[in-house]
Amino acid sequence: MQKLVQSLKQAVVQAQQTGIFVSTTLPEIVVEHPQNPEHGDYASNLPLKLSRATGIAPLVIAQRLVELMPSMAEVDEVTVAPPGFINFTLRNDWLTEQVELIISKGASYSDINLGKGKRTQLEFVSVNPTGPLHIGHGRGAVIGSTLAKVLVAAGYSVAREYYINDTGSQINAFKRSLYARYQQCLGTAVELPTNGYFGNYLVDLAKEIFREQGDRFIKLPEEEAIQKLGEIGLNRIMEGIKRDLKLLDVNFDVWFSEQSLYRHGQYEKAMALLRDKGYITKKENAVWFVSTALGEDKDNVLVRSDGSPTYFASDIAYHYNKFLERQFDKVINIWGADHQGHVSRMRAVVSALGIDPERLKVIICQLVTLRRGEEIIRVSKRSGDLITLRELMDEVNPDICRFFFLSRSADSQMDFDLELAKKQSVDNPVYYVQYAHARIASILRLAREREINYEQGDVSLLTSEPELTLIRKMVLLPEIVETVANTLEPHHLPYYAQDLATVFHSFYKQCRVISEDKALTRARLKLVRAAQIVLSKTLHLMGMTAPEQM
RNA sequence: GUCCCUGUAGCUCAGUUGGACAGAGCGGCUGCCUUCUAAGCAGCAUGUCGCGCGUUCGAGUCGCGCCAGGGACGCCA
Repeated sequence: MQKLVQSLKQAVVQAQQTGIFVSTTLPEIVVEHPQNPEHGDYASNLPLKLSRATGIAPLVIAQRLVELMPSMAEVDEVTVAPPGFINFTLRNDWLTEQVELIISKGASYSDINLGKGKRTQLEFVSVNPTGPLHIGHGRGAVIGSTLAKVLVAAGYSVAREYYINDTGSQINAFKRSLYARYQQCLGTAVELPTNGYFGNYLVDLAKEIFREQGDRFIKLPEEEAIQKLGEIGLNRIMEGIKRDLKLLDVNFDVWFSEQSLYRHGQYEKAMALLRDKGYITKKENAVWFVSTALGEDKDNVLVRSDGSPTYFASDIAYHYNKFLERQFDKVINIWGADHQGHVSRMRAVVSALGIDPERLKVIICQLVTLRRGEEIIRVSKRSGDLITLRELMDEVNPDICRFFFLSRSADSQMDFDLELAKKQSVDNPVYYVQYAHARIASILRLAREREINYEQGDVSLLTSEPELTLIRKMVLLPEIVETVANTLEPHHLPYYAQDLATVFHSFYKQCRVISEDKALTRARLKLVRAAQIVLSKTLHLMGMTAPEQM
């Protein structure tokens, strides 16, 4: 695709130099896949764009450009189509050579060097350790972990990070709630704090700790007991979160503690920097960040009148650490819809710290509404009335969860219908895709049993329409990787996976692989092996398994 | 009141950054298993792309204004 762009560019420049049409600023050259296969593999609307600037009829421009374009090994036919498109068709022998290429690259096929090793930090999930993960968190977790895999494939160096909010008022409320539940275990009638956590998981947690450690915390001074018990509780919750993430195949390189920002001085340094630059003011007994100086609606509190720093202040220190200490080229944060208001604030801070805000990307994941058929299940952590990610995975396997979460763009709210997810366990796009892989594995198994060596298979025998259609789809994966890495939208992957499975199933029906024709068998086995590589790579990028049999 | 996201087939959603006749899965209806997995294949039906203006050779896509749903506007995180 890049080659086509280059070659078109060359043709335009030459046309301008030879005076066929006047020099104009070059419009962005777009090469895309036409919807209609009759229009070739690639198409460009460049003549239409140039027509406006030059006043020459698009078809004339198209014809001239085609004449001026250097011929390319990949391209068979270049045609001009009204109202002014240039269509390109790939050569069959170039396509079949790709089969060899894919086999020789193996699992590294579709790895590209878009990122050029740029250091990228990807922060996601980062749920407060005050309760178990619920379904909405699963969405961010799956999107984030998939993005990490794709960015790595696209040549970025990626650090996956979970920011643990292990200090602040919510944590305090958690500790006090746990202490109250613990006292209740001993039969003391105490109320939970009004801003406390009412979920049943805290009752269970208190009982668990009581079972293991007895009543020893009750004998401590209250404040000490709250802190000690609280630390144990936080660790337990965190362990649970890590377990759940692991089940979903979500892994992290760094678990970053909010507390550490205060112990290691980032907080002080970040505040000093902002103060030096004049972005900090004191009013009403509190310390404020002057967001309004950067075009925001209102200023934001950094240090409360009681002297405690806000979450916002912590996050500033954290981003100071990300950009100025650890020197990441690019920082991506995946946040829930409830953090939407936080985005422009953080942008303002980043530029206040003297960093190009373009280096900070924030992906906002819209809410997940959980349903069982008609019944809508409200997700509220405080009341404890929630469906945990764990419960979801007890009912629906991780591959289905991942595929389902990935299939919708982060921008749109999604319904997760538990009933449907379970009912569709058979008629399910996940199985449709995995089944294609299992079929391939089955063919290759049979080839092994019959000891068919296809290393010397001649791919030029692959000339039929189903074979070429399959290859055409296979060679798109590198472009998909590029698109996902550029747009940070992993939802293109499941759609590609389905398309690929479709063309494979269709090929499978029409083309018998292992047959009497020895030469064709060897060629098709190569094709099937390459298809397996591409399909399995696609599944792995999504964090899904590629089953050998089903 | 201000800001953000969404509105496309009966349902759930894509639509490659403005292109060629608007797509997929599920659901519905027809056919297809003596040969590598029928969790499959081939085909049929279904649309005022929320509404209205505008920009453009060309709009589901861009701009403005409405309507509807969700979210955010804390010295919570």
